[in-house]
Amino acid sequence: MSTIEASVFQCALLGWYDVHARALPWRVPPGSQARPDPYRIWLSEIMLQQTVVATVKDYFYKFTTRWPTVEALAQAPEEDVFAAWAGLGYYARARNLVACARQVVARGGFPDTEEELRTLPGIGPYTAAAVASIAFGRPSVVVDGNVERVMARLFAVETPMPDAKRDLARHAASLTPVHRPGDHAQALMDLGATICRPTSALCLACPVRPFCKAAGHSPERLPRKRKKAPKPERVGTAWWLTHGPDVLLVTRPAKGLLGGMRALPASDFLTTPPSAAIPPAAADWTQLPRPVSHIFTHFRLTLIVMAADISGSPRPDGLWHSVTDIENAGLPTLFAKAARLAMATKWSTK
DNA sequence: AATTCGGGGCA
DNA sequence: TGCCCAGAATT
Repeated sequence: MSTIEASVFQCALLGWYDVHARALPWRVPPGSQARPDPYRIWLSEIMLQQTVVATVKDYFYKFTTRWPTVEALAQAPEEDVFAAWAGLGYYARARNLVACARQVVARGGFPDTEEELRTLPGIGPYTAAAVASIAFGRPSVVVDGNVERVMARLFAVETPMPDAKRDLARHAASLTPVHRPGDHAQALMDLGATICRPTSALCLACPVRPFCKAAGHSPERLPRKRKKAPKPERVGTAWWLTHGPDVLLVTRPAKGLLGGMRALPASDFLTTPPSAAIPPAAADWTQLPRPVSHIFTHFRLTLIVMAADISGSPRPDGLWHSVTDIENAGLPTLFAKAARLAMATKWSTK
């Protein structure tokens, strides 16, 4: 695409965005005089990593209501942020979120260049470019999954992913303007989300169709991807130990699966069933009639839930949480499922 | 360069 | 059921 064609492309895209931009809680609408708040842009971009807009909205409201500024978030206890993040997934993001907020406050505010943003925890190539572009008006090249899909189709890139990433980024760079770079980036993402969709692309409504090499040539086949290996199966055990009205929780190790999160005591999750998983206490354990099935990024888990009550014995030290308030304990989805199952099952029938 | 990180919605 | 989603950190 020539330089002049790129200019026409940018005008067509921005003109469409001015009319069809999605209204999002963290977004300053096109044409507004208001300046985007770097804190809100950053927070939304972290939440949006591999997470759909619809899921992020509720969490974004919750976080910005409770912690309206990066200073407030920096002062929050890490455990409170983990609990608020529960259910959103990829919990290393929550750990990096707090670390990043504290570094930002320590240095007196968000840096306004892509290079400096890139040094902060949890901010990678995409997020650094997005914040620099959207919050600070820098002409950074913003490449997410939407942009990759749009570029693959615009330029009919037949190389399968992830080998095509370099070419796709180069094409994105060739189209990134100095004028309104943030709106340009958001326009490409909105285009990918609402028009240039993974399946059933709406080419008839596309503002840049005249520039697209794939329009009319089954655009849905791009970008090409290799087949994924099936997820292996793993098995584990979790324990629902009550002492009267309370249930025993643990805090998982800071790193690794569900790192730093509150959880039910649980075994490791292994491909072969553990011969003897060690329960958190000696008790008369009952296995719940059905396990919890859960799918993680790279394996499927069958979680056996064992239950017991030891209200007749002294209560061991530990993190005991009210059973009736368990929904507010900040459990990730796997253990929230297990807790719901335990509460819905009459397991103490002996 | 590959692997490890969650969870939900939808064709 | 498989695929995808405003990816980053680790190995």
